Amino acid sequence: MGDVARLAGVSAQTVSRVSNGFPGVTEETRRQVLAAMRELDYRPNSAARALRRGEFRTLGVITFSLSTLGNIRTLDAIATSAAREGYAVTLLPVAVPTQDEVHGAFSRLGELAVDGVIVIMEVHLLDAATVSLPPGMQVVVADSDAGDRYTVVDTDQAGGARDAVRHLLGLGHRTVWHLGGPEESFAAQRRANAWRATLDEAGLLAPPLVRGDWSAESGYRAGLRLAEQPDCTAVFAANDQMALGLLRALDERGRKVPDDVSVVGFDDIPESASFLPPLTTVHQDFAEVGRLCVEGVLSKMRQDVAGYGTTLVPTRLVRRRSTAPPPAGR
Amino acid sequence: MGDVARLAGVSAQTVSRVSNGFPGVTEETRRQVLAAMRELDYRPNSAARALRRGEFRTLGVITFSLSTLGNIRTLDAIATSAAREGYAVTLLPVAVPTQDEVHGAFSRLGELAVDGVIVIMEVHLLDAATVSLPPGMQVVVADSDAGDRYTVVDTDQAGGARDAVRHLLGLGHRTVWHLGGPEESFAAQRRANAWRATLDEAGLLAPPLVRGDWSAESGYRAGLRLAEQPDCTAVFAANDQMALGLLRALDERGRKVPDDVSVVGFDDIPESASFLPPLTTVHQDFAEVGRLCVEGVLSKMRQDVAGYGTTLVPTRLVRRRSTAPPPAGR
DNA sequence: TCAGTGAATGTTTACGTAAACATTCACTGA
DNA sequence: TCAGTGAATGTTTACGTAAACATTCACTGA
Repeated sequence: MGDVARLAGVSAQTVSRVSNGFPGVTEETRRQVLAAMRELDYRPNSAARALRRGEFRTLGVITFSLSTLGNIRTLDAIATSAAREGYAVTLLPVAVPTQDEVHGAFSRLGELAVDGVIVIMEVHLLDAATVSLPPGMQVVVADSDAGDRYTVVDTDQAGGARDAVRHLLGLGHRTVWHLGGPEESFAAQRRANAWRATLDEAGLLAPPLVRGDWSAESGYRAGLRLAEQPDCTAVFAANDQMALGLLRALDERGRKVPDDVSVVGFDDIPESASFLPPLTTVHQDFAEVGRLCVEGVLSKMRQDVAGYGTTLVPTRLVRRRSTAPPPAGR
Repeated sequence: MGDVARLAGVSAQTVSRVSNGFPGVTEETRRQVLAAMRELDYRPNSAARALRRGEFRTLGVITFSLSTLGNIRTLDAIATSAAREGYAVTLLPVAVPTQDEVHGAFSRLGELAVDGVIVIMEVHLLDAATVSLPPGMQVVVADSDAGDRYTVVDTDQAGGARDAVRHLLGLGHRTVWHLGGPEESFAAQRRANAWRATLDEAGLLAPPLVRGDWSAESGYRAGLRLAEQPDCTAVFAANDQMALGLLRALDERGRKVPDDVSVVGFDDIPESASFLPPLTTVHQDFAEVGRLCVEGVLSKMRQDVAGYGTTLVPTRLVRRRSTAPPPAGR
């Protein structure tokens, strides 16, 4: 910075002013400084900046190693939104999803060059963790139900599930079966609960819940069982992969989709438009979740709020060819 | 640090020594300092450290927004390996894959708190970019063929394709068809070239190349055409998604896999073991690619080497039920 | 004419750390 | 006994920046 100042014939402080876009610098001075910067290939030292300013302009993202598609797309959106706000994103991977590991990630936080944190993870692990956050470190959690202890941004799982079930009921189906996700998953729980609640509201009895583990293979196995139920004309699958397996099982058993059975998925993964038949599904806006996470931490940082609560991102039902009215006479 | 020193009754320098694990501190002094650190919840300021040391202990990863599964798993491995080496990972997303964007990412690098860079991206975009890297900034590129200009770590695409083709020839097939990836992709190019070369070596004529765009849907469409070729008994698909579409097309057309047609994929995505039938495919070791990227930048940083060259990560053929000898009489 | 004003620019200083050098002090061995 | 040695610890200083305060100087208006 001193070299630039010398070459431009000004003081270092003026270089700093130009470098930070502060007002009160003559157009001509500014041009000379910029020229000197280019000449010397000057780049501000971010360590010194951070030290002086007391902030790093960096957000940390704690994730249980990039596992699900949703997490990844949320992370992508976080990185993009953060960049737009002039923040960098540092990854804090947690290899094994244990209390200790999560706890460790949180305590390493203090030494890391990070101003705020976004956690993308099933939140079970945050429960008992006696997390000692560095003072002033703000946290936002994506995709969890810890709204009573953290600021949470989540997809409106319940709303999406409700839309899926209502869509099928609206087509005239007597009831809707559910191919649910694993018991431990909060997202799966909420989708299943909303499915049951929506049937209740309509005065309908929920058929027995069939569970998978999110994988296409588990959807296929569950599908073989569902295909044996003659009165099953509509299935809401808790994600698209399981719906894919279900489609294949129904096809193998000679039950046509959507003529005999209607199927709705959840997620709207890119492939779902190419399934046979193209899948009606609940679109999740991961980009918006990521954006709101960034917005959330930044505003908490700026106002230094300690609050909590949940922001829900609405879903959108995408109607494709896998749903239709039930076969005549049912 | 001063507070800790006062509380422990030592100098700040001794605190620094304990904090960095330097030798020459009595066990008793060390214990007192550690106690004082805990008491005051002291955490070293990473900005000041970076300023003083002249390094950030951070690697930057430039990716064209987290698109493909391979990129994501590579990124995951990079983050994990970096953490093991005491390095953090900062994400530098490039929203649009244009020269300008990539160039921009590279020049922002100078201001970023980053000691080295890993690029995960098709490398077309690096070609013409007049990249002005900050002095001393080392770069490693994953998954590209720019070995003459950068240090590159890549999966052994050619070796994997060769193994796939040889496996099919070894089973007795007269020739092997190829369902290739998009023309612009370097990975697709290398897989297709190796397919052709392996047939050449065996003195066989390569059937016409059928192209998809990596998606299952494109594999399905290509599969419908391949199903019309009565002499097609073995297909090597350039990725597992296209193989999935291919399987479905063959099934629809009544051609049994593996009885009538053998199919090999590439990637070994988790689902491929659950395809119908389970898919023989080429396993890519993304974790190893990521690890080698980190190792590569770090060693270049330490020795300040300016060299380039390519490190290939071997693949492994995973034999499942989608491949078998050709039907009798063929 | 000249005190007063305010924009443009300069000078001093501290952010928290660790390298380089300095000092202390117990112990060794002639 | 005491110079010599080396481990343990302390003091001084600089890393590059930007906030706080200081100075310069052209211009205004009574």
